[in-house]
Amino acid sequence: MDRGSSLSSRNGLPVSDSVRDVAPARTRLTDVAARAGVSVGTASKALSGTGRMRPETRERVLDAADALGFSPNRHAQSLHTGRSWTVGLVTTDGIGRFSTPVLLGAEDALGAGKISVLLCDTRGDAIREQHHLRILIERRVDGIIVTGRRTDPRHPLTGIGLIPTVYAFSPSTDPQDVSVVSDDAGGATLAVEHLLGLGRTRIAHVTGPRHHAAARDRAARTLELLADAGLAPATGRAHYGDWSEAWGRRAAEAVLRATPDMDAFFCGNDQIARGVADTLRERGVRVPDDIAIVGYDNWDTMALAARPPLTTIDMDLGEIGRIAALRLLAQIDATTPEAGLATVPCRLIVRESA
Amino acid sequence: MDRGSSLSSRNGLPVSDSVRDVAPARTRLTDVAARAGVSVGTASKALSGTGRMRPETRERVLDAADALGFSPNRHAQSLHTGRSWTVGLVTTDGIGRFSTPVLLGAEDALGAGKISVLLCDTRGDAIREQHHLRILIERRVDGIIVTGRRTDPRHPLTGIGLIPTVYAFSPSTDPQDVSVVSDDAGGATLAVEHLLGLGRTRIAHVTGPRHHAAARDRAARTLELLADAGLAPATGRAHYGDWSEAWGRRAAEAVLRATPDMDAFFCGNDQIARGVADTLRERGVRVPDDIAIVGYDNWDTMALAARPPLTTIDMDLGEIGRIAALRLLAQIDATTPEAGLATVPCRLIVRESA
DNA sequence: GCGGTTTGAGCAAAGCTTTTCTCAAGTCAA
DNA sequence: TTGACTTGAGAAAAGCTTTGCTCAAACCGC
Repeated sequence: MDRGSSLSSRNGLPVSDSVRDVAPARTRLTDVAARAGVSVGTASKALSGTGRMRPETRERVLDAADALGFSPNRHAQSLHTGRSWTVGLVTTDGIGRFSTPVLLGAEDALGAGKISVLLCDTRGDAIREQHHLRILIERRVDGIIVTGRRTDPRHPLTGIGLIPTVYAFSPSTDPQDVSVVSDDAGGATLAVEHLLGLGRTRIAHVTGPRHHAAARDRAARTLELLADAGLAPATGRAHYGDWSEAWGRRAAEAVLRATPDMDAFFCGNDQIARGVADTLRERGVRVPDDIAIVGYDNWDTMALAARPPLTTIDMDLGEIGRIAALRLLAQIDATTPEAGLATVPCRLIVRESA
Repeated sequence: MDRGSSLSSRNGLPVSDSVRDVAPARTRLTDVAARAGVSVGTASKALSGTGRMRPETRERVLDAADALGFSPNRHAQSLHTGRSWTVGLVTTDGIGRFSTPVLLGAEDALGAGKISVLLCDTRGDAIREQHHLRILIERRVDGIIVTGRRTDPRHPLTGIGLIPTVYAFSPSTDPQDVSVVSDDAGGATLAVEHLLGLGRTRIAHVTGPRHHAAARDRAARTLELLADAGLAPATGRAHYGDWSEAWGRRAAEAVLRATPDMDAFFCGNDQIARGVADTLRERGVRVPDDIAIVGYDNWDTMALAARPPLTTIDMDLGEIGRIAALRLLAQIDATTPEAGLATVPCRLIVRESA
């Protein structure tokens, strides 16, 4: 970067050794002001719409900026105002099925407010997380959104000083922090009440690992609702396994063997549900006539490809991201310091399986 | 933001109306210098490792920075150096199955070079794309990586001046641009040669829409290789449809009806392959004994859940992202202006289906 | 025609760091 | 002891924009 030669080109003089002038100088506010015949201060006010001036003057500045293709230097602005109009989005798992929609929802809400998203993937590594946080601090981000793959509470970010932070999908263990989560109990309620409404009474619950809060929470609510209705789960208990189709298939076999007269499965996710559906199909069980199935997640690839397409619960992840972003903006503007947990309701998506 | 009161707190004086001092002033290089008893210039040199000074002095500055929790203001640095240490990642589809691994690969390579990623999702909307580009320009990004969901060439970005740009996965239509793409022909070659090596000779090709370059390219290469081996495709032609399991199931039925003695399917993606596998399974056809199946994409959710697990082609999307990032860095440093197309080879993943 | 407003625009400081120059003090050899 | 270097550190400019303050000119009513 030869500042000298680019300076001469700025003046409009022909640069003889133009080869060296690889990076042509961007036009600055000074250039715009000069072309419009005003001072930089006036030019700044004209472009930002602030200050008072003859409409004609403002027009001249705008024209000049246009003609020169002027684009304000955000670094200079940020340096002056102290705001970077940037938020960091820290995702602890490598941007998976859950964090992506959250991320998009957040970007959507932030983009509307002229805020950009700096992406930080920690891959679950504490060192990497700390590294990214340092960078975010150096870049003076206005706020941070933390998201992850699990609904289990995570330890809060450390060493970020007073930077506003919101936890999305994976809440913080600190109740003082702002967290936005999915209403797992509500989702289970939608599913179970739907099945009860269809007249099903011998319902089995097959879900993921017991050490996942998502599995536990949904199972607990399911059993609770059944008990409220004077029912017991088909097999007397919830079935914990992993989140895979293979587990769904195995569990379906086991449940059918134990209680052949059961009439519905509520599954902890769509993969398990699809595994169940495959097994029922192979056994010639009619879905939903003989046995109904409700999944969870509304993961289209699974839910739509299953035979029959799955009735399932949608967590509205985009909405979680959007609300997290809005909460963050509120925190940044410090208008409303509403801390604590926000819960986003689920939606029941009815297809053919129940 | 009351600059006045925060200034007084900077001086270490107790601030009486501390309530107003919501955002405590960050410590600046000035503060570090003062504490270390040196000038800002010296402090800067000490922290950056440049300049010459007594080791003792440097140590004093480092200690002071540590004690004050100093974190340099990147905006000020960028303003001075003209580099933002940021690249924009423009993705034209809403961060899908293909762009995510590319994105992660790129972030990985860039992060190592202290460069952060600014995420821009255009959702396929030209207006939104232009909007994001303007923002990237204002933020003075050092470069841009463009990625998308399709392998079809896309029109180059416009209005970004001389900002270094690399197209990943979705190449630019302009051959002067730097693009990094997957070797579709190579992927098809791996698949077909694997099947030929297994002694299969009556191979059917079922793939996605004809207007997708990925489908056309793989099909063309497949037919070419079969012809080279003195063979014709089982049904005499490639079968174009969509990328779904449903299409895979339908196509399998049709192919089996037309040529019951065929012995292998090469499918344009894993979803189609899974559809094919499901149909074969239901018809009691043994896979791979009777008929072998090779998929494409190595999408674990599909490939591993299929019965049997799918042999498939992995495009190494992370590598595409990494190479794109490296190419971008080279372009930024202007050391090697190697323009043109880079092709990333695929890998054959052998599982049970072939 | 005169004092008091309003209006339009410029000046200059501030925001934080890097880097080039300059300069004083110390070192070494003759 | 003196002159030529070397070393360590400071002063100041540059990078670009925003904004509070100042000031001159035009305008108003009387």
